[in-house]
Amino acid sequence: MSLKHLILALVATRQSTGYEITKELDEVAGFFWRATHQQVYRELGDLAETGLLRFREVEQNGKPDKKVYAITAKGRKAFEAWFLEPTDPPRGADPLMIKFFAAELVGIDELRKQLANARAGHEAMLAAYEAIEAQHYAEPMRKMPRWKQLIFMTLRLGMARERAWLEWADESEKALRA
Amino acid sequence: MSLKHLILALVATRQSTGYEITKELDEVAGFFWRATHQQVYRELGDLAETGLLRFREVEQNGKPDKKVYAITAKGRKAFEAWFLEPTDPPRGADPLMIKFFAAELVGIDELRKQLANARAGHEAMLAAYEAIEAQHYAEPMRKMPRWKQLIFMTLRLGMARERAWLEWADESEKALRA
DNA sequence: TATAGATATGCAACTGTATGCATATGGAAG
DNA sequence: CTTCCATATGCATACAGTTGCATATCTATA
Repeated sequence: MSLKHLILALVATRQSTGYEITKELDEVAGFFWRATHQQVYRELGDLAETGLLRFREVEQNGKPDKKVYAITAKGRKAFEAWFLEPTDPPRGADPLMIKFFAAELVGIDELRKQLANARAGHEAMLAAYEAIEAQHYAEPMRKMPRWKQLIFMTLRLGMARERAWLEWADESEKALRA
Repeated sequence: MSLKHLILALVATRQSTGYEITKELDEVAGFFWRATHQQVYRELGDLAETGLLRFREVEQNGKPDKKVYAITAKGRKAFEAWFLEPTDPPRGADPLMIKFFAAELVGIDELRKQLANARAGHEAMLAAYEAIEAQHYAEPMRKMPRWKQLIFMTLRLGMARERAWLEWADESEKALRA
């Protein structure tokens, strides 16, 4: 139940609407977590129903009305309790590995094509991360405020992952050529 | 729908039972894919119902009876079609990153503890992979038969992932000490 | 003879994620 | 004046994965 807690954290930092949360998640999308607006609105509903968040409806002119969510004392407590729990490890399941496992049934040539396509995807991902780094995290880490350091570290993990994948792909392509 | 296709691949390589498939998945567990026996039996049922697998019941003495599954022509075709499709990229979501994102709400000390715990988990995972490598993949890759090379490559990806994570953790621990 | 463990199979309920569909306001551009 | 885009919210369905529970055979060990 991680998305619930991510939303809780976002709202704890700054009260906001489903729309805003969705956009914030889109911006950290990929290097960290993904969620659709449908998911976000549903979790907000659940969170409000269980008393971890509360909301007020705000009328706007020039734009549709909105619901602004804020965290409750109960919500803050629940988040802290979750934070202190042991974190379950990510299950790094890559469907491409199934194709490796089964490649001889279809042919190594086809596997090579699959690997090349996957490589393109990972290269694009890494390029996107590097662009974000160049735009927003160019200054040395020790000069950033803590909150920015922390988000930068999540980006760094994304980059480390992609670089490791690409190195593995080099090694594998070489072995498959033989 | 990757588990379905992994099972299809396993059965295509060698006809087998739910029990055997579960054990095979347990052995490659972690560095590749995870599934419970309940999941396996359910997928086998679905696969047989849609005609991608067929099974015969085999009576045993000294052991409970079993169902041996084999792939059908339709199953083989479905698998090949899936193989040729573009692979969707793994969604690398790590719940620990949520704790990074939200660490200032709870305290950097608690984050450090979380990071240390997660590190222990990843170190154990890497050690397990390295043990498998030493036991089963000690010979040079070019001397292995193709099928073994391919499985070894999936193990190598698991190791690359863990090593990248640990390097990232070093970097992050250093930054958090400052 | 009781009990634990390996072999063998499965249902039911729940949680989490993904996908498709639906609606509404108001500004900007063609 | 129509269509597109940003803003704003949500339901319903399906699929995938997790957890708890249940059953049965036979061997080996205490």
